[in-house]
Amino acid sequence: MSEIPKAYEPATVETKWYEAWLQANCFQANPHSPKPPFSVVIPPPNVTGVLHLGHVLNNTMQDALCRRARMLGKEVLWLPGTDHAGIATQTMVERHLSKTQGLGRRDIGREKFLKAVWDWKEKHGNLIIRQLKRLGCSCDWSRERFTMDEDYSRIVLQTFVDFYKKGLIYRGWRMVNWCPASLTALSDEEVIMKACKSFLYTVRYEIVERPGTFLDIATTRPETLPGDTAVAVHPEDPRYGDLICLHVWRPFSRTSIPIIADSHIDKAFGTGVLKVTPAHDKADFEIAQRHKLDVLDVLHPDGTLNCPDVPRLDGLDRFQARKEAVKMLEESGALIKSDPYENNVGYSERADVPIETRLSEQWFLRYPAVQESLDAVREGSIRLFPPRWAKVYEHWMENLQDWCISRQLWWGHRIPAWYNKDGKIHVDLSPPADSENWEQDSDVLDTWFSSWLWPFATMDSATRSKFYPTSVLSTGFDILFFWVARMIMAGYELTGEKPFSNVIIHNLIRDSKGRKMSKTLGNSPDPLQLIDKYGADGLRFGLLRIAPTGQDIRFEEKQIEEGRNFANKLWNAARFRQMQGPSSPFPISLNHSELPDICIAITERFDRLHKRIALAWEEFRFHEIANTLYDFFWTDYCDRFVEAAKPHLQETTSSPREAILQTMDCVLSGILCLLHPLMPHITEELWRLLGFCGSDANFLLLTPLPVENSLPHVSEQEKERAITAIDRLYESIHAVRTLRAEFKIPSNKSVSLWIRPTTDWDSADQMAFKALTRAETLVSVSSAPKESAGTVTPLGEFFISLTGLVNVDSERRRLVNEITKVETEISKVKSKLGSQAFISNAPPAVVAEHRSRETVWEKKLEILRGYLASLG
RNA sequence: GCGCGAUUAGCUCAGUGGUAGAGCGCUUGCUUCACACGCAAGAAGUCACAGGUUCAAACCCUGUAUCGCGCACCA
Repeated sequence: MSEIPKAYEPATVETKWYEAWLQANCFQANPHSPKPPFSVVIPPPNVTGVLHLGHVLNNTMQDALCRRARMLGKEVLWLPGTDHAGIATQTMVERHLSKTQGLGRRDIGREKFLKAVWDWKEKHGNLIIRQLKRLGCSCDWSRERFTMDEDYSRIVLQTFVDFYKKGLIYRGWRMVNWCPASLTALSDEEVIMKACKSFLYTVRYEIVERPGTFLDIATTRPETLPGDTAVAVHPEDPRYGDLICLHVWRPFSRTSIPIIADSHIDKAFGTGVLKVTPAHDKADFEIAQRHKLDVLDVLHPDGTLNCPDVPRLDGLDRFQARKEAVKMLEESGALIKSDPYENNVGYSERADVPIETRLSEQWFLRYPAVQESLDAVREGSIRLFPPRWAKVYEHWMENLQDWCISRQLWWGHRIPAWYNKDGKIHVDLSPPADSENWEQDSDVLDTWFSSWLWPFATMDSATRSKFYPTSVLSTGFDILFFWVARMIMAGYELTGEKPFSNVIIHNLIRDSKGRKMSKTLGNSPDPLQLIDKYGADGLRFGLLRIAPTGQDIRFEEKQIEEGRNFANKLWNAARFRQMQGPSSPFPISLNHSELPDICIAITERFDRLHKRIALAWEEFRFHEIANTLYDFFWTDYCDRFVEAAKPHLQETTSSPREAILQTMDCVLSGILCLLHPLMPHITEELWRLLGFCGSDANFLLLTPLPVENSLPHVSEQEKERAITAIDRLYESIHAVRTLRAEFKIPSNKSVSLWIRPTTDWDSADQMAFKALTRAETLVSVSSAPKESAGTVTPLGEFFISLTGLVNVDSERRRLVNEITKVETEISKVKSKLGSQAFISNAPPAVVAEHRSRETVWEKKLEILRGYLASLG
């Protein structure tokens, strides 16, 4: 064993062990292993992405699960990879091209552009993979996949072809969500509704057949006016009944358009008259179909106006055009009023601009295996954690709309459909024989259309037969629809099985003020910097400790600092152990009579911890696991056990020392095992440094978890007794320490103590007691000594010598305070015991517990009153 | 509008019916031979509000308020 440095230095330790694990192929999954399988597929991050705290949290959870599974004797596969992130990556490369060469993608053509994207991916891609390694992720890197890999792409396209042939995929003219910035169609999920402050304009239209009479309509989008092909009223609206089938003059370009009746109109909204713009609104489009109205597209794909008939608007951006249109209406006197108004506008998730609803020809998918997917979650074959997400999932699944899967991009899986001059379509993996007469669809598939196949398309058949369905999927709630639900449907449709059994759904990490983290706010800390500062283990542990299930996390760097501090505490506890000499074999070989109570108590507490966190693992309660380990190690092991053990260790002889060392080794090695999934590097390092690895130098990573009973040869009653005894010991120590503090005796000054004992206690405990209260002497007395102050504890009354220190007034004040507190407790307990209902209805154990509480408090009160009386 | 969360110490949050907890911050004392990334002691709470169930409610039920999120929407 080499000597352990005073402060833990994560940087060197972490990289050293990560290298060692890789060297030894510890992360590689063997599909032919006889061990039971445990498998996870990583939610593939964008290939050009950068690690953020959300990734850290999500991947730490997965890593912890995988490492725990290894220690439980499972054959573990954690399959990593990245996705191609169509829009995001393409936009990034386009921006780069235009900055460096002043060229757009159309200037260089599809082939050259795609080469540029691949170059970009080779150069800048996979940074995030390196970052995951720095975090300590135990992925099987030999199986890393990318959604644009050849094999993977073939499966994506094959799925498209098969679904087309089954009739699940079709092509059609539909109203779709159009992003004028990215110039592509989007799915409904990629549109985010935002409340926007705008104006509701009331515009006056003259009735063609009745010159001089007018109809007022309310609109938020006057710039689309040239695209109006009707105005509509409710058929039962008495105000307008006589106008139906007449016409109004559209202000610009001035044309007569019909007044129609449609029950979609809300009589109560605005003036109860709707301007119908079929090309730019879903509801209007439906009205137009019902009434066979013309569809007049007045917008270019980029959101500029396309209306040569109205030169003042033609070519303007839609928002400028709105202002201009308002001006034109004002000038003509057609604008009655404009009221400030808040309405919801759909924004493109990626580009953060308002989308346009637009008629275009796209590919759509009817979701498959919907019922099976619904039932799987309802019946618990797939379990969501926390379970309340099931309701959200169900609601979405029950209101499915066909999925627009084509994107007007170049970076992605190109749609395997070819068209000829006669309007025929050929859908297959390869083009028709006379390919010169056919042209391939220029669009690509939505990225999610490839990632919904991720749990099985990443696996070869041997891997699949061992590891599919996967055990757990861990992801953020924000992609429950985008990804999780779709994977379930794809799984059932294409493999006949669920893709995973458990889904961990975690919430967002926000900044300390509760705001979303974003680049523009600059409130998103760089995880790599945090790792440099606090270590990967510190970051992992700090983050897991504050990750409650189902609630957003407020991030503060302080919490990561605590993670580091905990690592340092662990380090120093190990260092302390090392200073006592070589580690002993475990489990504990000493028999019961040779073990002091502190040893039995701490091992029993460890066993209870072990059982408790096993339950927490079952339900993925990571914060509970981390917090429970933290509390046990810091409070029970370090502050109590080690401190109480110190005086015994200073004795060079015999059995108490040996018992303490064996106990330390048992608990320390156990805690390293339990902590390893959360803090892999430091625990592996200490495992080695303390010699727990044995002569074969086995990795902790591959060490089975210890059994849950560290002291099988000690009876349960004995353990319970030891725990009670030790609790009383610490309670008494605490009381004496408080007494010291009340009399302002500095921690480094020793005192003389007297005790009027109420129980026997053994010499081992007395030693610990004296050390922890800094008592030079501890002498039994039969009554309170002169010039002393006393405190009542479970072990008896303790008196502290205060020669020259007693201040009668302050002592009286202290006792009165104490007495008041005790009286409050007594009155609470008495009021309960005074109730006949309580006595007769409460469980006997509870009543007995209250009775004993009453006696203890009353006894204490009596003694304290005695002290007060003796002050005179 | 429908649905889902949250409301506990100055801050961040644990706490599934029986004596209100932790970390941070604050106050005080400690260079105690593992650790100042530490040790010890302390102050600090109408458990959002109103009802109800129960011998007993921070906890279960009903309602209200406030904040947050999701879905659907009237142009």
